[in-house]
Amino acid sequence: MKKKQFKTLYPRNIETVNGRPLDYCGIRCSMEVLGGKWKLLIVAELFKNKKRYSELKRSIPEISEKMLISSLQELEHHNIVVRTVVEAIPPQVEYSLSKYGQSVRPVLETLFGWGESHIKKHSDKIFH
Amino acid sequence: MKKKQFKTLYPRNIETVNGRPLDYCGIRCSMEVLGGKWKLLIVAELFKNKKRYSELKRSIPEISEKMLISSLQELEHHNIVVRTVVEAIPPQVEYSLSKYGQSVRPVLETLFGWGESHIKKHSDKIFH
DNA sequence: ATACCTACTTACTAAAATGTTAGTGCCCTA
DNA sequence: TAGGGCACTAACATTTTAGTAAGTAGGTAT
Repeated sequence: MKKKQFKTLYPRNIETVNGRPLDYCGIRCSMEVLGGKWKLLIVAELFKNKKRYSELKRSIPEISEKMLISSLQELEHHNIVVRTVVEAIPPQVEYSLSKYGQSVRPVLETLFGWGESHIKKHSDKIFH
Repeated sequence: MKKKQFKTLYPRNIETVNGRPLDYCGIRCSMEVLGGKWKLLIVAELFKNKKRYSELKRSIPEISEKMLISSLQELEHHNIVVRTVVEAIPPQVEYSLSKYGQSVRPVLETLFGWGESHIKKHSDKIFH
């Protein structure tokens, strides 16, 4: 078994922070950790409640198992979600937000809010 | 000349909004309009000041011309940036945030803030 | 005459992200 | 004993995104 490789955090050295405007690094870092098609949706689900793997699958039926598991693993790697194995038959694995994961809430809310109002603003164009 | 195709706004029909939790659509929409490697960085630059094409290029030297122009065009398409041609020699094209574009500020700030604090929190791990 | 400036466009390539399909081992139920 | 739920993993294919390199056209500076 080879170890999973996760992306290293942007930036790689402190000079990058000083050499570039900080916003550049901050935004990039957020995108690296929370970006991608599914991660924030998973986090949103976990804000509602901790969920088992199969419950998450049912909550977000469009996601493939590969993306679900790899997103969860990356989020766990970044200490945003916590994976708990419950000894039971059949096996149960629970995913929940870590304390640190709670800090993602404002990101989620702002993005959700902006997108929602964007949809409303343009709903006439979309739905003619 | 064929017309540029821009992604249609998520979701495509109103049922999707009702059929899924709203956060799903809101987040997806935000990602569709503001996502990608460069768009938010460009918007961040334009929050500092309106800038000419070549100034943007200098501000974000890592970006390729292709990505710069296509990001700008998509942002213009979504009415977030405004493109103004200044009749002059050599030609000048100014890009600035639209009024609507100003509404992106909280998104930018939250993402920047979270990423920045994430970098700080993990700076020991990154830079040991 | 040559090179460079401006703001782009086009064609092509490479890399990254995501999707598909099948399979694992354990146990349970019909 | 056949099939299904559970929580995954692995190999491979496809799609999406981003990067590279060259070209355009009018003008200026050397």
